[in-house]
Amino acid sequence: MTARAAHTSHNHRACIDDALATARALCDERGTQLTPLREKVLQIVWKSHKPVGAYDVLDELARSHKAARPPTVYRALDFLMAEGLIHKIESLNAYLGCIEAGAPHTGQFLICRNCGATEEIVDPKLETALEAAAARAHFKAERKIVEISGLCARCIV
Amino acid sequence: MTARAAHTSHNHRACIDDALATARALCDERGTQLTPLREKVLQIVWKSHKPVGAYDVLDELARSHKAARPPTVYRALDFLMAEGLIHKIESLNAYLGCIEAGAPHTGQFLICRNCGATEEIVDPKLETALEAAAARAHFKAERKIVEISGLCARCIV
DNA sequence: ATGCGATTGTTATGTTGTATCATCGGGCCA
DNA sequence: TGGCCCGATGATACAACATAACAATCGCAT
Repeated sequence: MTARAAHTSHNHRACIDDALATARALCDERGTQLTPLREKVLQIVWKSHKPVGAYDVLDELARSHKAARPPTVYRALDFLMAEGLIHKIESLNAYLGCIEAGAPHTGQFLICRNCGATEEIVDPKLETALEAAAARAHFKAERKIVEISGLCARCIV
Repeated sequence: MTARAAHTSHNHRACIDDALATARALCDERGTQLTPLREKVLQIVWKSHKPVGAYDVLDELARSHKAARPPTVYRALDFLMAEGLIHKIESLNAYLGCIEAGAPHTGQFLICRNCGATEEIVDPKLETALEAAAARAHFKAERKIVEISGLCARCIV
């Protein structure tokens, strides 16, 4: 799938379909189980380019899956994160579909405080700067969280 | 006050005293009220170089202040953040004393997953990389969160 | 058929954070 | 001096986010 700015208009249906197809291919290749439940949760997270809370996922999931409870959702989210199919946005306690599933990475995010749209970027220079900063402090970096909030291009007056 | 690696041994008593003195000076200068309650909360947050949860602050505060309730603590934490005296570590839902109080900045943090010690760094190159990444996406950055978790120098075998 | 591991169901609870209204206390001014 | 305003704190309740612990189910290899 191709990276795409969250704010650009696009056929989001295709966007979701791409994500699901990529997910199915990846899990098949890895021998992990993208069950119908997990796929449904992935689809719900992908409904928009805005991070979605676990309980919003639960509400949506419950429409078609009455047995859904918080652990149902959190387990699915955990699986999807472990497979690199979604990211957690720590500053929002919310989850977002990953645009580069398959290429292991820790995401870098631009979060619009006005419209909520959140764009995942992959910036090698930023990545290098993060590594360098850690190295200078003799720190072994494992997970690198970058969440920049502000105004997206569409929301700047 | 001088920046200091979280893992280095030092006279932490002096470390706290410095932080409190700086805080008092800053609030005095700004005409904001560092009340006894707020100062006590700041002191509790500074008890170590590990981020501390709001409810841990509450437990500690309640020892000397029986009326303490969650809003008591959250209001104090909000004030201290607004004054730039503490930071919130989003990935831990916890709070940490700021080592550069007075110089407005969004912190960058190295969080040891083994010992919990968290070092605040101020890295101009990283700052530049963050700005550049946002600019490339035509994004107006306001708050920049960087939280790197891994192993600190002392915890690397 | 049986036992094993992975997935999901189910109930309960733990953790983090806010909304709302009441009360207190100091400064200000008529 | 008395009343008023406002920022800080008290107090109660609740909302939002997340996990513990155990039961049930199901495919599959032995």
